[in-house]
Amino acid sequence: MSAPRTARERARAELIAEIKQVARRHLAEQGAAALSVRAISRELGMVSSAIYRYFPSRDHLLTALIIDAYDAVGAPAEAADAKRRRSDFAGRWLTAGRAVRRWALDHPQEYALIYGSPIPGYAAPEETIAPAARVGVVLVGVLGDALAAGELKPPDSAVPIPKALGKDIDRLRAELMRGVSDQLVLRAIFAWTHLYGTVSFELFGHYHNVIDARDAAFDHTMRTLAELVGLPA
Amino acid sequence: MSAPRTARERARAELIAEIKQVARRHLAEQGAAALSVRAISRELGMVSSAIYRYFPSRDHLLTALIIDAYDAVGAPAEAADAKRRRSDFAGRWLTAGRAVRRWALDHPQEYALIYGSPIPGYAAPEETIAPAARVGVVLVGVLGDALAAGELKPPDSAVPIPKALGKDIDRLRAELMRGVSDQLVLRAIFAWTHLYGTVSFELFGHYHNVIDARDAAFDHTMRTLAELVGLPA
DNA sequence: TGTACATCAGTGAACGCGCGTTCACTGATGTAC
DNA sequence: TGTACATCAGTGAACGCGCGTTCACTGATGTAC
Repeated sequence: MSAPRTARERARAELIAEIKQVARRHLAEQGAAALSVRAISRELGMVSSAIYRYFPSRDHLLTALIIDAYDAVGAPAEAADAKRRRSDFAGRWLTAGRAVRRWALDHPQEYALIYGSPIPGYAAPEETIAPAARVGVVLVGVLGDALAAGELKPPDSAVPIPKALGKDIDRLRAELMRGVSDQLVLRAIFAWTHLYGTVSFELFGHYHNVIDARDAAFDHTMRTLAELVGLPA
Repeated sequence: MSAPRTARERARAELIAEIKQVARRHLAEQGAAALSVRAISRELGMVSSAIYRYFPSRDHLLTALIIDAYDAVGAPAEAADAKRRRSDFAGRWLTAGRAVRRWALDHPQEYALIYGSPIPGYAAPEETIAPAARVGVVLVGVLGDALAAGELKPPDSAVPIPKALGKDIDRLRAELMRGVSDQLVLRAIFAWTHLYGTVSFELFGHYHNVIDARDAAFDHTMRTLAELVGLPA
């Protein structure tokens, strides 16, 4: 992605950014279902058909927003992780989780766009895969570093690992968790699932009348997950 | 709720059921956002305004569908639990979880309606609270029975419980987990959160390219959760 | 058992509104020589 | 540096469609005496 050269190219890049920005605001106010090309164009003082110079369809615009959202939650998680001392594994884990939750609370509709109900009739294209993985990569990075430092104590569990999971475990290990035990691969997925599970529950209202002390509960959850994957306290 | 008497009352009850049935089908095909009073009336061969004899607005219809959905997932969870020997705590736990997942896979849009993104502009009324609790009650019931039987070993964890959570824990204990330790109250919420977290991840596509052996993974997850709350294997 | 009145279901027209996308066109910007 | 042509941004009209909700009305069902 080189810097834009001509005035036209610069204007184009700016307008794409503006369209997405307005779209994100509408998203925040009304949700994805109500996102309308015409409403966006109206706000930008353009005719609705002009948007089609920038996004060939509403779905392409949605895809752009989805990718941006994955990046928008991935970046602060990476940044939070990067700020901690490399050997402070528990701290990196906790702070990355907090960054995800913080972003989700600040951008509920964007969060819902990527972790809520799928949009009927919309199929996420391949381009969304890489940005979607960023947070997972951070979490796994902490685990990998702790393992390399010899500070990861393997979780002990009497629950047998089903043979049917062998292929999945092997693939995940090859892709992003080299040298990690079967048990730990599963626990990593468990923790990843739980992080979004608890953020979604909080955001979607299921902790209403259940948990009031949300911050404390979240931290406790992240620490529990850290313990469950064998990170040192 | 006594049996309807007059022909009119019977017809009314039937038509309410028919409207909801068609609505559920539209929901399944298009999602909640696309649920349309006019489309439903069209399919029933009525004029759109006729629906308003039965539901005063689209939102009231949605509320009815939400309540039905909570009941529809709660009932099989209760039934699954009831089928097992009372002292088979691990079996009851697993089978109740499976019932939730099965229903979710069979009714993805209804699941999304209650556990997916909130519908912008729609506020769930109080009537949805009780049915929403049914599955939780089943899970907590298993824990309670195991505790009463002296077969629940308290989860050991070095993670300190934040003081800020005291009130929440006390309230939950008073409401539905009498005699249970702080630690276990938190673990129960943890398990409840995780159950829906993993079902949502599976249903909303986040296990794509991550887990193929979905059935095995789910069972393993439920067994892991059972272990984490201290149920005997 | 029959009659008078009240209740209710369903109709059809209307209000006021919104949407995504296509297409021929104008005028400005950029490129090649 | 100037000219000719190609590219692109934005317009405005149109297509074809959908929506939730209200309201006065007709005709059928139910109730009280």
